[in-house]
Amino acid sequence: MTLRVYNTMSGKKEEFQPRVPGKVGMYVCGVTVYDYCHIGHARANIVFDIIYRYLQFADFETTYVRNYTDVDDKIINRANERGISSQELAEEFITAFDEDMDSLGLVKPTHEPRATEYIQQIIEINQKLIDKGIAYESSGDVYYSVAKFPDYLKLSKRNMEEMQAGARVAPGEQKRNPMDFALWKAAKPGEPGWESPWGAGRPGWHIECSAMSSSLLGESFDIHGGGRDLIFPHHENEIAQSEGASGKQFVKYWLHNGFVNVDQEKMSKSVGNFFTIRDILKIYDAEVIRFFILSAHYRSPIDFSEQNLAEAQSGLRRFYEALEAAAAATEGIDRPDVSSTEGAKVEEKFREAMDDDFNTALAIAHLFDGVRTMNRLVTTKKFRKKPELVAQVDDLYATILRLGKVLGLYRSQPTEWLEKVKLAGLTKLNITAEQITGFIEQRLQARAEKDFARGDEIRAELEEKGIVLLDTREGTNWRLK
RNA sequence: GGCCCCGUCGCCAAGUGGUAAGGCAGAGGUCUGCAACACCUUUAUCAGCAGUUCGAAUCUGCUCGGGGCCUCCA
Repeated sequence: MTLRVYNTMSGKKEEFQPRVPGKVGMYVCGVTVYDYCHIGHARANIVFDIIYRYLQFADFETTYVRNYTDVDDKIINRANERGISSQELAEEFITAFDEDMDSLGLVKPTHEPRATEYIQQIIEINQKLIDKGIAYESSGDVYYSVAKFPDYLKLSKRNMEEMQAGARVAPGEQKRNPMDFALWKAAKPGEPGWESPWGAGRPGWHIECSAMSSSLLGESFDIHGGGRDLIFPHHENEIAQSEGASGKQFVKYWLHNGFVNVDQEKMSKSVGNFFTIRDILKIYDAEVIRFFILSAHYRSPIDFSEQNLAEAQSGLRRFYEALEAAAAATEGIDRPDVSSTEGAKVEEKFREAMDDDFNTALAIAHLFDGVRTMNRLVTTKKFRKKPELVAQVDDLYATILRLGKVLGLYRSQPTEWLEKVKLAGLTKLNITAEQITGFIEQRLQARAEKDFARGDEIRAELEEKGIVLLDTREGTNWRLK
């Protein structure tokens, strides 16, 4: 089975064949660093984190570039509001971004370039486009003439006439055509600027990605990703710039992730349903968020809600409980030399799902099947005396962890994770862990005295508070209802 | 107005021509002093209508409903 990916350009799933066999160049639009990242950024970055991991898992030597756009109107405005320099502001939010991505458990891309490190290359592309007659200078600004690029709008599949009806020219812009967009903006007093053939100025939005991608991956590369909302104008303009300058196909496969809604509504600052990653992480475990995001296909919209997060937590808990149980059940057993094919079966299904446009929801379903098989084996009578079953559990255990790693899941020690989530859930209830321990001791005492009525009473009282007691060979434990 | 997407069990969510995965919740059962976990069993004909086809959730058309982009946005 070969990997197939949905290409926004063709609107179809296509067989993935990198330009150079076995090697992949992938560029994903990062963030403009002027504010904290929200759950939508979390999704986009987690999705491409998984794509990157899976490409490597599938033996593609992958170069992954994710940029920081650290010069932009929004940054300048925000910095002015706060009375600090754009650079200081950008630095602050680059640090915040790194912290957030780290908390979410993302692997580092191969390169994380910043727009301001590529000013020279940006100027070169500008010059090339001007030399080719595709771009023009106008009182210190440089604009891209969309009429000179026949393929314009091929990605977003729009039509020029319609677009022009809605296009606006901002005050002060010297465009020949309202659809033209800025490649370079002359610096106004107090704005950051770099010397250029057109005077001091700064890059427009879009051009930085053309510069960074071509510098690090070449003029043509395999995968370009980002959120759906970037299709127009951002990616459309990148194509115009890059293909206009190079005359070559810019990107082979365009991948776009779907949005995150909040309680069925579009997330927006005006509605007030806007959640930053750091706020969410105060309430939910990072891995629960990842599990939630991967429980839907990356192109579908996903609804961020308390119920959906709670379900994600239940699902993830099922994995950790199974892993914990399997480890406990096989502890201290001598491992005879018996082979197992259980793991290979799960892996085959997993690969099949992931090969179909990174279908993480289906891939997780197959891992759940592995969990059920593992639980069934572990609870088989005289399990520990049946080497072939022990071998199968060992195999499944290792396979689930190994495949989970491709999704960035099951990174924690099961016992620690379960304990952490349990204690975190406790803060919502009106009881402390110490109080629960106290009740458990009372109940133990009652049971020792064969006072089962009192014991059950304590169980009922705790259950009312949302605590369930678990009697095991090792003693009594508790969990959240 | 233009372009695009979606509508699958109570909830979440796979499934793009061959007869409906998985999770959560629910019901019954095994296990347990009780309980929980786990395991077993059980719950849908796919918004509606009309077509194409031997055969459709999957293709076409229409209707209804929801959403996105077209200005900054993952």
